[in-house]
Amino acid sequence: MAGLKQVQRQTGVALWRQIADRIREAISNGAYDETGMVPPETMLAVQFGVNRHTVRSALAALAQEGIVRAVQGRGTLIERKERLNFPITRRTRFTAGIGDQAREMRGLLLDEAKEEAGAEVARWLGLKQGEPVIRLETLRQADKRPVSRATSWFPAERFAGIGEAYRAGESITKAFAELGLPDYVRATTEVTAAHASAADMADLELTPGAILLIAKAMNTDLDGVPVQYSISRFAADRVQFTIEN
Amino acid sequence: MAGLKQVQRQTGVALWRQIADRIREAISNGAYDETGMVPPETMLAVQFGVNRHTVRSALAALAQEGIVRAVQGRGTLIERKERLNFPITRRTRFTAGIGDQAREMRGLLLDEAKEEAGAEVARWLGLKQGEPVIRLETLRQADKRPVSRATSWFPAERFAGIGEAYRAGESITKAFAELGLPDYVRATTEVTAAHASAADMADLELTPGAILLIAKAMNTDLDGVPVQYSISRFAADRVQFTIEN
DNA sequence: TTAAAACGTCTATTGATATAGACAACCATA
DNA sequence: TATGGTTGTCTATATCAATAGACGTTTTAA
Repeated sequence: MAGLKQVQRQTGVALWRQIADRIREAISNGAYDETGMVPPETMLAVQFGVNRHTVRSALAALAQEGIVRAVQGRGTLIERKERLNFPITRRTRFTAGIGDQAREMRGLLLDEAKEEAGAEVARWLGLKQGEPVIRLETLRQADKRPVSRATSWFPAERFAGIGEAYRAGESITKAFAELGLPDYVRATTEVTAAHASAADMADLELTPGAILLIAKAMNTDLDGVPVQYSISRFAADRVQFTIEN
Repeated sequence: MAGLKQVQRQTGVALWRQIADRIREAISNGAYDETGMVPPETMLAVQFGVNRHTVRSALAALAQEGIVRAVQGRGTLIERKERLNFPITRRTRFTAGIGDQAREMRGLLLDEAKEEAGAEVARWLGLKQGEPVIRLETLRQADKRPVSRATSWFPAERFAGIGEAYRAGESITKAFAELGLPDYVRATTEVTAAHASAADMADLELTPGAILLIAKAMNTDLDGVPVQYSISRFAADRVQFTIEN
């Protein structure tokens, strides 16, 4: 297996954090799958060209994240967590898309508000600026593990009561069905990435420096009329998107 | 610890870097569009609850990235840069996709090698492990600004000489055409995000902590036979992906 | 039972971060 | 031209990050 090369020193980011990132990446690449353990601290120190204490700081951070668990006398064990695959297609649905990869899917309604459409929301929903929309703040979990934090807007007139319907069914699909929209399609998805904000870090139980995959999505009914615009922030280390054409 | 901290302190990441990230985000959110300038250093120091020198370190980093430019006596000006939109469709092509958003598109061949297909490459290209493939390491630029760093594999028998063809035409599409494949389609794209490796940081002229959008893509010919598997790493702050269904 | 291997803890030293204060240099404008 | 606002530079101090070395504790296997 290709050895990890020496870290290049980056100003402003502590060495132990850089090394933690490298080890986290190596783990997710399956570099240590054979043993299920991280190499010994002394070996890692040699590989990265740093002091053993620095490696220990890195491993402590990873242990804090729940990625590894150090056992005195044995070594540092990897606590593997799978990356959920999230297919993005014309029929993209969060619950159904992830459903077969986790035992328990939940969608929690954190907040609901009726407000006036801003420029961006109006554009995506095909409304005029200032027209009433309903905004839902939701948190989606797979097996009690937070996966994404979404902000969604809906035309207020057509989907009055969608907050209550979402809270009951814990899914957009069910909420739409409840309100007389049995089917809908994904029209557009824009994907970017960014660092997590403090609020998203808290909701998604992320650690400092965590990355988000951000999907701006627009769903329409079968006539092509926009029914939902949403900005979903996914914990990047827990998901991957798949686009099949 | 005297004074309220508006910035949440993250261990292992220097304060000036956290503040640089916050300012960068505020700029890209258009928070300072009215003036085209960042607020004065003293004001930022108060806002973030840190010393002015710390703010100066943050602004120096942003200046290094080319995001702002400080002018003595006047203030710190924002040098806006657009995010390139990269559509992912069945007909995804890098040069054509970005082409209308930049004046000059370039594709540089960094390295070329003939090797045996590993497990992942073999699976994607529909080959047996160990069958010969050609690997190209490429760097794509828009207006001299590095946009993505890609590693691509091609079946060696069918596409012998693709390295030379790529170097000449600076595009995969042209290289394929040169080798008798006038058209191809994007079959699958997987999108993830991660921190940049040291090598990618260098190639893409990124600064520490930078984020990559990673697209694993498979292209087929019109008969559905895989012709290319690639892992492209995009500088996340320079692009967004659009998936139209 | 013993020894090697591995993680855990402690002390000490050096360089990078962050704060604090003061003042110089420069720009726009009244 | 004078003034207020802004960035640029300097000195000083305290805290954090990283290295270095030594030794303790636990597990595994000989």
